Amino acid sequence: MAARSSDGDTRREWVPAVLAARDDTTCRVREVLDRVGEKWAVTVIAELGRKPRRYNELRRAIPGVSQRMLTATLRGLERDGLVRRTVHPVVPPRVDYELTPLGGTLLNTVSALLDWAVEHIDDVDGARAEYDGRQEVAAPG
Amino acid sequence: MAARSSDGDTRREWVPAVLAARDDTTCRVREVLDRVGEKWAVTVIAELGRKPRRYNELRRAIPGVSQRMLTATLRGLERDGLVRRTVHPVVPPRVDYELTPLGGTLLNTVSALLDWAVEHIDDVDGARAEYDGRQEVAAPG
DNA sequence: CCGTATCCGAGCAGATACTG
DNA sequence: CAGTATCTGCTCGGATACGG
Repeated sequence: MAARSSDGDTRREWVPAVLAARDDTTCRVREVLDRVGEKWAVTVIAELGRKPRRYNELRRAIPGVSQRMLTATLRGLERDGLVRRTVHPVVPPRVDYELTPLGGTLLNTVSALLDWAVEHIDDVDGARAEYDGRQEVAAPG
Repeated sequence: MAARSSDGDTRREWVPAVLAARDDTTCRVREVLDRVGEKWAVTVIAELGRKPRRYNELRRAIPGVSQRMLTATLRGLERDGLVRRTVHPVVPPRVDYELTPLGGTLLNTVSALLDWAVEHIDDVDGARAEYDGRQEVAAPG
């Protein structure tokens, strides 16, 4: 799904044909990017990747998430077929969440991005420090 | 950077240790996710991956982007060391943008995510249709 | 040509209170 | 336990106008 670069640029191997073509597919791809960019989506997927959880287990496992956002995130992921929600008709209520196979493949893919982040955090932080330093010199006081 | 799952879950192979540990690294990883989630960041990186561009070339290459957002996106990417900005002191002004090697590695990684999106768009759309169908049945008229 | 400054609306996201 | 409802601030992002 990616085309080989046809010009003389040798810094990279891949050009995502996806983003080069501005057809209907492009905007759908952006939806995936948007979801990955959502604040809690990847964290929830990662937690469910560790093991299936109940609602409040998940909540405790993810410090800082509000009830509202956890529910919204879960619903979105369920709608996209990434997470399965199972309600057990007992009292007190019990609802289990687990990754679907599709959700598992997404986690595998996102993990590569996470690994990139960990590997290059120092580079990024260094670049930021340098950039910010230049800005202060350019606009002092 | 990813640890093998230690429980009986066989649906997936990987658990990102990154998100399992809630240390300082975790929140920095989120910054990368946030950037990828930004509306124009990946598109800009992809365009610059095709070849270096001048500001207005880039603008024409990315329909729908406003001057404000293009500049903001470019500045953010430059600050993170993903894009290099070169000003040529001529009249009229000329400013070139290109991917740094670091930016190139990010594009390679993001491309995998894009490929996932293309490959599974039908699955996701199908899941959505089914989910929305169930909702309508549950809450008719 | 390459931006910056300002204004504004829409949607994301938190806190809180309430329900089956 | 597992949510829903409501209110509200905040940031993202578009349009427009102006500056170097």
